[in-house]
Amino acid sequence: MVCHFTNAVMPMSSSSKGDLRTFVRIDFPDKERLGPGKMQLLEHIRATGSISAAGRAMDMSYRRAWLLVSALNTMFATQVVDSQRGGKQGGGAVVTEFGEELLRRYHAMQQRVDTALTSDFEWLNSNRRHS
Amino acid sequence: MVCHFTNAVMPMSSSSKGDLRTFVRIDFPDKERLGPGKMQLLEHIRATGSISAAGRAMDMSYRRAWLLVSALNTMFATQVVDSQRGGKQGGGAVVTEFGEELLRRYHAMQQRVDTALTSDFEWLNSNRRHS
DNA sequence: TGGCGTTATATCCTTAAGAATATAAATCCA
DNA sequence: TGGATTTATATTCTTAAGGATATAACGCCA
Repeated sequence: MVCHFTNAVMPMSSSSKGDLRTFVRIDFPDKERLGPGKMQLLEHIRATGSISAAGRAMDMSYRRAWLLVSALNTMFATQVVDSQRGGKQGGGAVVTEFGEELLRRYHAMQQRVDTALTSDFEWLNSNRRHS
Repeated sequence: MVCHFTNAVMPMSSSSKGDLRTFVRIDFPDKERLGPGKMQLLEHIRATGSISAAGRAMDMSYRRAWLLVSALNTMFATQVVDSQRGGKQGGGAVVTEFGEELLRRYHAMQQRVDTALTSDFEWLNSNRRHS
């Protein structure tokens, strides 16, 4: 499994120190990854009740959004997003309770990394070639 | 800046918990990244005194190895690898003192992440679809 | 001087990721 | 019944990353 902690300018919940922002990315042993993209998409799905609307909100093709959701659903033993087609609005998608827990976990990991690596990020930032 | 903590089967110094191994990857605001690939290459350069030998040891094309070293040298204010061509062995490369400190920092970050995210990795591992 | 091994590049090719597009399929509602 | 909207999926195209290859440049040494 692989886990990335990203520190960049991104419109995601993250704590900043100086001009740095951090977020988490995790890669599983095979090739599947779990990062801010899928988590943000998950939040948009929760907000809109639709994969396509969430994709549009992130300026992402529906195909890609659907692939991300599909990956999420296949990489965990429990369903992360439930979707249905047809019906009044043509269909929709909801984040499962497991998906909600995954989001909470993800944010908690973010917090833990922020605090654990504060000094490292400061060192990296002060030693990196700015601009 | 982006930081990845990767947990996968890889021949790198990393602590394992269960069948998981973690390592760190960092992405800077632009597009430059710092992860196990460059760090491992750095260790091979230290061991062999040569970019090409380090690349061969990692089964990596010289072009790629050189690009990674070039990226390392341009993303930090201080040189990470010093190289020279010509001479007895045809040339060579050495990891600078800053490069050594970078390696130490990287390993320290690995340690910190390992301890900070133990419970999260356990949760992810127990909830992921195995196989 | 010429050979050797390495750094330093450029050029071309292959491949994988994602965008664009198209089309079923489902289900409600007018 | 047909339209509207979304899920689900296939197909084609574009683009970016890396591999393969070639070639200078460099400086020791035989």
